[in-house]
Amino acid sequence: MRLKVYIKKMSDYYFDNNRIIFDSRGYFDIADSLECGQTFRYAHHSNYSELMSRDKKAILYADGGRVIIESSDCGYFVRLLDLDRDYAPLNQRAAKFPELRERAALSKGIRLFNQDPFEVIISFIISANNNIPRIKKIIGKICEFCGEKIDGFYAFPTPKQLSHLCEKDFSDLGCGYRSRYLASTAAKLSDGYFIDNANTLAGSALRKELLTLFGVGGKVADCIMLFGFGRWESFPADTWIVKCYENEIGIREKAAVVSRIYSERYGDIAGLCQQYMFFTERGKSK
DNA sequence: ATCCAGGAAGTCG
DNA sequence: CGACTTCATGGA
Repeated sequence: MRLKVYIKKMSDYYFDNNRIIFDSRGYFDIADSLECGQTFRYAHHSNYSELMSRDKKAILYADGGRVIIESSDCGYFVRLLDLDRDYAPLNQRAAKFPELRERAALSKGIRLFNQDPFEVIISFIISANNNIPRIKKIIGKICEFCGEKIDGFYAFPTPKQLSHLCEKDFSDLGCGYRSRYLASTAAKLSDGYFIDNANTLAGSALRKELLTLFGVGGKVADCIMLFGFGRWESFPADTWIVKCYENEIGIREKAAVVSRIYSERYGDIAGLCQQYMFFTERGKSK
């Protein structure tokens, strides 16, 4: 028997035990949200996409203007996909910045996911000086190597599971010189205390704390703040963002400077603006 | 072959 | 401090 619950929120969706259905109104594009660089555990198929997070998996597809999400834990994906937030006013605010007007229109369907901090920390340590297809491949191999096998896929390893890997294990999985960063940080996160405490910290203190992790520098810390801790004031500046700034201003600045300038300019929606910028800039060359 | 990929750590001045 | 070099790996 299916319990059908109608939940009145800014973003209206039907929600039962194994499906979420809602009208996207243009503010949830499945492919764009998966490909904008915030997550690496997804795949596209002819008629649907699949997304994995922790030990959860969902099937996502569009039917006209509706989005349908199937999962054995819909509550988890309501939270992950940020479905209780209305993105229309946020997108409109971003579009008021002249340099973002066109990018905001192209990125309307991007939502920021509320991901697991541990998974984000490990994933973005791997992302350093790496390319996205290879990042996806490495993360997939790590899941296969030590994540729990669920029906048809492998979960992301728990902190405890990952802490059992040594540097050579990571190296054998293709992590390259990041292997010792991963072994060190996995050990430090194994008991969950670091992340529990991190959740209580204000922005600047959290960033400082993240920088103590081996393999986490400024840019990766900003990604972790945004994608893992929901801190929208952070604006990760990578090579693509630095290019955006250079095109806009005509001067090439270091990533840390670019990050500060943009985060101050865009304030509490900086992270969303960053996704718009990254997605459209990277999309140009694909 | 050379360069690049969502950079960070190590070293030197 | 700031600037410069090194670090695996794989695809273009």
